[in-house]
Amino acid sequence: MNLYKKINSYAYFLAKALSCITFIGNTIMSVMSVTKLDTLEPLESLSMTDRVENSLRGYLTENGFKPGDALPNEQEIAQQLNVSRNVVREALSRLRMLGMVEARPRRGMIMAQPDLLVGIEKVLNPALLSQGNLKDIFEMRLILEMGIPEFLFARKTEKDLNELEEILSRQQDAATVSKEEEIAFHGKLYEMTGNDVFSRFQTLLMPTFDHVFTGYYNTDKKIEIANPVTHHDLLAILKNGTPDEFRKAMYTHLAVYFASIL
Amino acid sequence: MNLYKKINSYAYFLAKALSCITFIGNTIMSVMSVTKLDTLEPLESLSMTDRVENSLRGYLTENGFKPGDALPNEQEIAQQLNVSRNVVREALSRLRMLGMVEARPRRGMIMAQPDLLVGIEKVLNPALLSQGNLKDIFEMRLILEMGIPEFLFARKTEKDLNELEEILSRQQDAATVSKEEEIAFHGKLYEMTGNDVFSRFQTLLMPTFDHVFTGYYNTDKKIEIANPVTHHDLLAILKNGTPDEFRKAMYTHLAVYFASIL
DNA sequence: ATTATTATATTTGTCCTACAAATAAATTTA
DNA sequence: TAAATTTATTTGTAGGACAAATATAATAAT
Repeated sequence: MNLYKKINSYAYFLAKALSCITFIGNTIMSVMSVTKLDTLEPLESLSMTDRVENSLRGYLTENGFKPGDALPNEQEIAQQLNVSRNVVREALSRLRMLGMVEARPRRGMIMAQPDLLVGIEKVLNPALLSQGNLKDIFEMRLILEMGIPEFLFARKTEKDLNELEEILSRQQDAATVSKEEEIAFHGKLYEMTGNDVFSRFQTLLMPTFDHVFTGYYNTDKKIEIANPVTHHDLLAILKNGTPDEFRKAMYTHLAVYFASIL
Repeated sequence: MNLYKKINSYAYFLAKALSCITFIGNTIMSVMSVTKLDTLEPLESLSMTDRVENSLRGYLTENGFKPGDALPNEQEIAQQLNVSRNVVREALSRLRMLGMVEARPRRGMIMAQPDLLVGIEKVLNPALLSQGNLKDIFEMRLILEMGIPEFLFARKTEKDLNELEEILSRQQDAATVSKEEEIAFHGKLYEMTGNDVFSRFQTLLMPTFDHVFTGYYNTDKKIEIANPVTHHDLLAILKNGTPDEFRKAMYTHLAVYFASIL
């Protein structure tokens, strides 16, 4: 079907007629908002690759492709969309990275199950993110940590509690908690929620959290020495307390962080 | 420098010697764990594009590229890594999608500020995700919603409360709450946290949440009619209550969801 | 007729060349 | 010195080519 081509063609001439979209060749270079020119939006340039990517994503979802279903081959897609195979491959390369499709060399491509967090994993680097994003991530850990008590108490097992005990027993000094010990303890808590996405997500956030706190909010790394609620306290409540008690303790445990932003 | 080539070459022959990695041409097709063959891991195939992508990401971060810094051009990168410009472009296409780099046509590429959530946005489609991921997302909304009270009370403004009031006033029937009204109210709460990443993230999760609940846990869409805690109740507490009270009310408000999983 | 072997077509991965178009830099002209 | 022109650079896009492995079809052998 030439529907795609036709629509693009219509959109092209319509846009040219309204002259609110600038082109380079067939490539839309910028879409300008006619109604509010004042807010000078960042130029949204859509290359052919961008458009093919969107087109493919729409095609795959709207046609109900399920994992394992075979995709049309690259040449067919290219002809259908009237672009070169290069452009199609660049778009498919993106979908492959996201895990949406899988290429079996010399056999064809199949639909796959996208990994929800792989896109974040590649980007979550403290050195790259904006200050705003870093601050938000910093805060998000606090939100997440305050949100899990119900799940912890509903799903905790003897095995989990023993592991936490063991993690604490490996702790060198009761007063100073190293970064690794901190991650080990809290990481185990996330794991105990039984929620894989949450666990991975939170673990991804940890380094950023640390980076933000030590870099921008406080230079003294031994701030936690005087922590009024230790990991031992938290574990004790997790054993014989309630979600509310645990949350209150966690708030105090993280008080120094809360204090720096709220 | 031919260092890259050299290292790859060494790794290649080492791997071949150990015969724990299978090749097709120069492409690593699968890396097999020698120690535990039993767990039959999914084949991890690394194409040239994958390797160039990793290589580029490492190069950009390790060399401290900041937003606005100019990248080497495609030809140079290709020569340096000893691959074709096509492969480099496929890798760069991925980085462009993630917002890590920006291409200014005919002038060169520059480092950009990656968008933390764009990778998730493209993939977060209920029809594509695995059951496991959907369940996890479903639960994550509950965690997040239980985690925000401290932020809400610390950052609420008169303007926010008035907006919530207005949202509720637009509500048709006090007994039945439509999906749109639900999203409007809770969406405003997320926005009130003052955390942009959180707000976007939570808003992304909403459709999936709804999809999971209506599709798998309950077919009766009017389940919330008998909700013991309404949006009005939540707003009242938000005005004159405490974070703890609000959280307790929120738990009851979401009780039907909690009941279906905990 | 069934099996084994061989040949063919298919398809991704990779490389190469080419050129348009716009910008930046260099050069020439006024 | 300033303006105009030319040149070089670089991404975006197109298209051709081929290796290698797989699936399919065709052929040969038992």
